[in-house]
Amino acid sequence: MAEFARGGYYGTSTEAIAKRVGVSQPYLFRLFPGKKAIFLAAAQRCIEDTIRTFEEAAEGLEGEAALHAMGQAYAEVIVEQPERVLMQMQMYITVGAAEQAGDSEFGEVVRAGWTRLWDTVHLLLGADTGRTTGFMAHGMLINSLVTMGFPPGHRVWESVNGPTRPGGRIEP
Amino acid sequence: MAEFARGGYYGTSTEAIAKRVGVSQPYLFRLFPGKKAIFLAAAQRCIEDTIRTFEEAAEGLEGEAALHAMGQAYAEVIVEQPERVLMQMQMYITVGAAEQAGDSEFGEVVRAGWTRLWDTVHLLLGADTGRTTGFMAHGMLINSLVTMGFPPGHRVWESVNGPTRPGGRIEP
DNA sequence: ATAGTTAGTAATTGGGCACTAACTTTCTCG
DNA sequence: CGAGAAAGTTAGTGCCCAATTACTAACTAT
Repeated sequence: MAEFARGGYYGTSTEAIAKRVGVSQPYLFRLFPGKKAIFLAAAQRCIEDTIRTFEEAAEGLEGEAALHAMGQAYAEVIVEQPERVLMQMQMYITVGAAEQAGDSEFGEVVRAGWTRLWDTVHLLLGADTGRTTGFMAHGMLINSLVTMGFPPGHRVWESVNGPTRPGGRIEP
Repeated sequence: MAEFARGGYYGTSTEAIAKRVGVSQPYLFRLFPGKKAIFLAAAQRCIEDTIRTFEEAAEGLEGEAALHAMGQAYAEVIVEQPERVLMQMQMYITVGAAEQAGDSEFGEVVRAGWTRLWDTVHLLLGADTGRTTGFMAHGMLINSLVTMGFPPGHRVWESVNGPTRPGGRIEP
C-alpha cells in the first residue's frame, strides 16, 4: 500500500513492492494472479481501514459529537499514516485508467467501497445528507492538500478541520 | 492534457500524446526537453483554465451570487470537459511521485498554481475563509466523484452542488 | 545561387518491467 | 522418519517505452 500510495499503479514496480515486503519479486505472482490484483487488494484494505477508523471513532457518540470525533480521528490518520490518504487518491484516479483499458471491474469495486464508506459516515452522522456531504467534502479537500504536500500552517489549511469549526488548524 | 488525464504521468506514453496531437513521437522531444516538461505544461494550462473559468463566472458579482455562479460554471466544466477534472487529480498525485524521484520543482509549481486558484476564489468570494474552504472542499469532492466515475443520480451526489443549497443534483 | 532555419519523419537503442519456468528449502503430519 | 505439500528462490524472456540519431523537405534571407 505504501508503495502504490507514492507511485500509483503504473509508477510502482512489482520489484519495489517485493523489496518492501521482503520477498522475491516472482513470489508475488504466486500470491497474486497479477499486478492488478495486488493493487486492488491494497485499495480494498485501504477503504476498509478508513471505514473502521470512523466506526471506532464514533462508537457510542451521536450527531455533533460523532462528527467531531470522526474529524479528529481522520486528523490523526493524516499525521500517522499519510500513505493511507495518498492511496485513496491513487485508487480514485486508477479507475479511469482501468476503465480505458477495458477493465470495468476495478471501477465497480472502488465505487462499491466508497459507497460503503459514504453510507457508514451517513449512518454515524444521523442520516443527515447535507452533513454527510459536507464531511466527505472536507475529507476530499484534506486528501488533496496532503497529496499536494502543502505544509501545515499554509493558508490553504485555514478553517479546514471541521466544517463547523472555522479558524482551526491542522497540527503537524 | 486529455491523454495525461486518463492515464496519469506513468500510464501515458509519449507516443499516445504524439498520435493525439498529430505529430511524430520524436518531434515532441524537439518541442519539449522531456516527458516531464510536457506534463508540467499540461498541468499549468489546466490550473490557469480553471482560474479563468471562475474569474469569468464571477465577473461583476459578489458574495452569494458569485458563489452560485462559480458553482454553476464548474458544473458545466464537469459535463463539457471532464478531462480537466481528471487532469487536476493527476496533477495532485504526481507531486508525491516527483518528490520521491528527487524533483521538488514539480511540487512547488503545483502548489503555487493551486494557491493562486485558492486566492482567486478567496477574493471573488469576498475574502471569507470559511466560505472559500467550503467551496474548495466541495470542488474536491466533485473531482473525486467524477474521477471514480459515479453516475449522476447516485446517492453520493446528493446535496453536492453548492454548500448552501442542499438537496440539489448534478444534471446528467 | 548560397547559406541557414524551420518543421518534420523513420529507424534504432537501451533500459525497465511484468510475468514464467524450473529448481530448492522448509514445514507438517501420518 | 520420510513423503508430500507449502514457501520460497534464481534465472530468464519478451515487450514496451523514453530518448537519440540521422535524415529530408520546404522556406527565407543574403
